[in-house]
Amino acid sequence: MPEQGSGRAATLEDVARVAGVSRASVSRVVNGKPDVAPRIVEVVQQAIATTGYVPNRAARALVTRRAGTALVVVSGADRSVEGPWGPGEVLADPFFGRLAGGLMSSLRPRDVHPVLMLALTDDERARVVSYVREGSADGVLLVSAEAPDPLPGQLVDAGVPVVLFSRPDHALPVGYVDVDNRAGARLAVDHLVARGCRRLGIVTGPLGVPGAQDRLEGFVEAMAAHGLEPLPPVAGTFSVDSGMAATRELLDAGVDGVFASNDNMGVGAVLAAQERGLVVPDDVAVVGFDDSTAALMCRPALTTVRQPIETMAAQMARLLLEQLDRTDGPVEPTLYAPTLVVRGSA
Amino acid sequence: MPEQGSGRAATLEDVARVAGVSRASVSRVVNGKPDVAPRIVEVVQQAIATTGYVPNRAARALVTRRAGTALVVVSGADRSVEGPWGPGEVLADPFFGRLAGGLMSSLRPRDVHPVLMLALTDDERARVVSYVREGSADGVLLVSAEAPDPLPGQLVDAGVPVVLFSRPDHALPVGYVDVDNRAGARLAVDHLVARGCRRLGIVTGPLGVPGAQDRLEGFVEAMAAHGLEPLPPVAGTFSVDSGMAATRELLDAGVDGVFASNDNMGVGAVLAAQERGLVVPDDVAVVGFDDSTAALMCRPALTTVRQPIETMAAQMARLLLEQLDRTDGPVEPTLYAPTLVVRGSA
DNA sequence: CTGAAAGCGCTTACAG
DNA sequence: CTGAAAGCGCTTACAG
Repeated sequence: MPEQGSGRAATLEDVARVAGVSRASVSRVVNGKPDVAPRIVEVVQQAIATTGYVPNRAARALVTRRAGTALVVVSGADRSVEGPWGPGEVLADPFFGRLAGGLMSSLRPRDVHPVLMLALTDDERARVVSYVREGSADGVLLVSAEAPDPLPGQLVDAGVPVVLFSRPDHALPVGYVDVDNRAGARLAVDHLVARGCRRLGIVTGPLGVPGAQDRLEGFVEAMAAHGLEPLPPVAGTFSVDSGMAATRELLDAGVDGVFASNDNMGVGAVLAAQERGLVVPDDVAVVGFDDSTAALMCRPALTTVRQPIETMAAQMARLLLEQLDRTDGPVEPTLYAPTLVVRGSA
Repeated sequence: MPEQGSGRAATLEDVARVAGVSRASVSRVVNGKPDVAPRIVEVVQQAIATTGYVPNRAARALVTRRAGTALVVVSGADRSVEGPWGPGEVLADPFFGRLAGGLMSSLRPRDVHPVLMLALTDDERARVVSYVREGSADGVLLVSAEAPDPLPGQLVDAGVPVVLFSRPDHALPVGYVDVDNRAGARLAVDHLVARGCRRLGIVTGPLGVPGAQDRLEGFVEAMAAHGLEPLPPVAGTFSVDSGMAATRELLDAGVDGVFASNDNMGVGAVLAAQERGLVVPDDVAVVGFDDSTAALMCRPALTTVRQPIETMAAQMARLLLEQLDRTDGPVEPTLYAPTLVVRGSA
């Protein structure tokens, strides 16, 4: 077996010598360039095999000015209080897991590797910008966990290629993918009303987050369309606990149908109802949002509005790669249609 | 503001010219080398500020032979059937989120960036090895999701620096960190017995996974120490569903105390008991393992054996960095003590 | 304490 | 279709 970490690794030079051709030729076959004589291709591949050659990425990046990596960052404003699970808590959100998986799947075939970074402080945000400027990554795939988030603006200002997951919190010339949040809320309301609920309430996400805002507006519109008066909305923070707390308020107000703006809070809604001895979905029906693994963590399992995350992640990757090729040109956002996944909670 | 993506980025050369010193001097102050005249430090920092200089990572890596990144990989055997959430499912495990967070926190101060990779197929495993051999990462931090896992052996054979989370499935000269799984199982059993349970059952993880095996053995030993006869163990796959299924069997056998080998299955145990109309913890008490966010997803919340993941992650990073400096020397594993987190389920 | 010079391992015009 | 040569942007002995 060639090159077992023994001695120094084989270089292009070594391969060229063994194959008896120039370094340029080796480079051409390694990179699959056209117009190379079959004879040369063969002898070079031979030499690569016997030397165990693997191209040095740094050397290649230095000349091509392409790192072959994308920075995947989860950002948000400073959270002074850290949860008991530390910074990992953001990553531990099942929703993020699904997104990360989708991103990885769509990046891999294009041969770009995802570097993970958290950007919750000014210092960390600065590091994100530096990382790209030093050429360590070709661009950024950003998902904001909170709003307002200064990072998208900083990235745009620095001329860093970036694609966001979900609409930025203020107008910005930047590409993003998003689900049609209003349509999703409508799906939830229609379903709840169809099964007989009349006193509907919403547990919203943090007010400043655009997606949360859109879901609230969609909820209100859908209610109006049904000629129904919604209970006053109650805000949560996308956590299970906040979902429970918010739902208790709705319960006090007499809800019989809860639309939670994400699955974690949907789980919280189910738990809150059950802690009052209520039966879900008979006494209170609950619909969540996302279709994350959290939806299966409660009984009855959560009926939820599914975002086509994997598709959206693939589109994010595509938009970023496009942006790298033609640095000019506008970046238009892409909106995806949500679907309803009916399970036991509504 | 300097260098806004306009024109080409400033290089060492540019800084040197502006500062009126040699490139070597600039390099020295950029890297904080000692023995540089204060006068030079000052003028260089000045020039860096006005040029907006950021070192090119590829150029640096080419000469230092250090990428400044570590590959974080989740590996396992091929799983022919993919879950409804695709490959993201592995990452969506709340346990992994906590680990990833810990790894990131401990890597950051050492200025190494985590590149994420999944290695579920032979092809992906080969890519992991290549990635390090091409110099894109300095080493690997590996967590196996399943056993048997060929990757640790392949990495060792290729001479790639690697540290594992948890004991490998067969003897290997490789560093790893692990929790004292037997002690953890003992903690669970002692607690269950202390609260009056006598007919204890265990939901194990997949048989081949060393940690699952250790927890089972610890469980059996602890039972023996109490002079108790355990119910026949039932195996799960670390998922909520498998925990439910396994627990139904234990319930049929008349358990009054369940030790689940991870929190996901612990949640499943609680759900299974409740679906039979049983009250947790009065009729059946449940103890999980890990202390992941899943533990809070059910009511009553899960009593669980906590692994000091953040500490373990930090140690993984430390072991890897040490290994990079002195490529020789043995790597001894580190074992951590688990603690019991008492919540409502037991 | 500082600078001139070599060299890290590639890719890419440019001739031929 | 192929090769000689320049150059990407750094770091690091080596002199001085």
